Amino acid sequence: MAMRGRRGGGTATEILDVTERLVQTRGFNGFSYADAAAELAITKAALHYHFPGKAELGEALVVRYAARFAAALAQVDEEVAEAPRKLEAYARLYLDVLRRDRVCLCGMLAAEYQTLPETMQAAVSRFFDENEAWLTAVLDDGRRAGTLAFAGSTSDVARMIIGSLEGAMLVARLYGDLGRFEATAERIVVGLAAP
Amino acid sequence: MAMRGRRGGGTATEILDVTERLVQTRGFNGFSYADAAAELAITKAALHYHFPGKAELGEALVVRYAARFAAALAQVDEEVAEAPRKLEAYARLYLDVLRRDRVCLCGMLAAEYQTLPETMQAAVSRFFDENEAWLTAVLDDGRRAGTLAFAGSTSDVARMIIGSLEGAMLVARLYGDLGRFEATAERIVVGLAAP
DNA sequence: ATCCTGACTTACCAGTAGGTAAGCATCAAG
DNA sequence: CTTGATGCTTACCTACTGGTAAGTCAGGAT
Repeated sequence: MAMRGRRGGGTATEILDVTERLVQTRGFNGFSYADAAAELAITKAALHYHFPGKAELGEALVVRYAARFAAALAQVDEEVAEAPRKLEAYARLYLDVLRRDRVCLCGMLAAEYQTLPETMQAAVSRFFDENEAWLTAVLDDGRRAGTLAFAGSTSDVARMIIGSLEGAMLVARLYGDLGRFEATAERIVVGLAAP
Repeated sequence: MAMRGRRGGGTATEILDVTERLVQTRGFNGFSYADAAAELAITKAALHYHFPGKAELGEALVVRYAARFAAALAQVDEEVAEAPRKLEAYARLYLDVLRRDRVCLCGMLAAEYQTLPETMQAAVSRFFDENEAWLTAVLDDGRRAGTLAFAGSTSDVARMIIGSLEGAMLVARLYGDLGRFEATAERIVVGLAAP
């Protein structure tokens, strides 16, 4: 039986929850083990027990985030049939993050990319690759079905969607203005719908 | 006569040049006074002589960057008449930054926004405001002249352009792939041209 | 020749960074 | 009732952070 320690439910999970928020708001270089430990009311050493180093913690963070994102995309595939609605749902995933005064974990890490340990870099680009793959499938599908209309390669469009939403998020948070993101997201998504 | 010190031309300028590159590649929290001093072959104390603290240095960096950007936009206004060409020139400004393996200074700082000193935060949002104002004027102009066509408010479109290009830049650098940015930029700009 | 000023350097400082070694409490299994 | 693993804490370390005080040294003005 996996023993749960003195605290309620899964210290490792709590650590990931807190540090995820810290990275999404302050960046990977903008928080310290001491910050996280203080918030969790444990010692730095306890953090090192669960995640030997900041690199390992960071990697775990990205892996979990990417897995959750992938699960959310799978759910969209289940619940939504039409490509344009899928794109709207995709944008809503970003909006949900922004609503909590955060930016996308990997958008943040994209900015800090050059200073990240290699394992984290790999995990971050995997996240973007997976997003691109999902979007590419949706776009292909929509164009075939005639519900979407656009010129050029689907992967180019997928990349545009990712980059645009990530950037819109960063700028919108700076102004504390959700509407700023929504306007951009709608414009991007609606612009791809068939006339 | 302003005395130029022992080194060639304007130590303060050299400091700004080096730290600008450091911020654009590693982020404001990703470099230290020691890093900059080492590259310049001067002491940390010399940095503190020219810029009393990191906050002042950072602010000077953003102010200079914004001024240069404004000058570049003014030059575009002089040399280019048609709105669609102006937008292309605007995107090219971003591309020039990316060519040097950097991202926009203020795009980077947008990610780190919550950890920045207040004076820097103000300078960063001023940068985005100025960009929005310039783009709004171009968009208004183009729509009136019939060279651009789009629905909704010009400032919404301006904000979309800024967010999209900033985000595309961050992701493109991660992949070390200029083409990734170019494809998005063209799609954004061309999508606004009148049919 | 002297003094002043601007542009630094040397030598510090306290605080924080990430990280480690060793110990201790709790519990489950033998 | 010991043993052993798990999940921590206490105490510590070294390197680096931004920052400062005091001194140095070249050149220009007086």
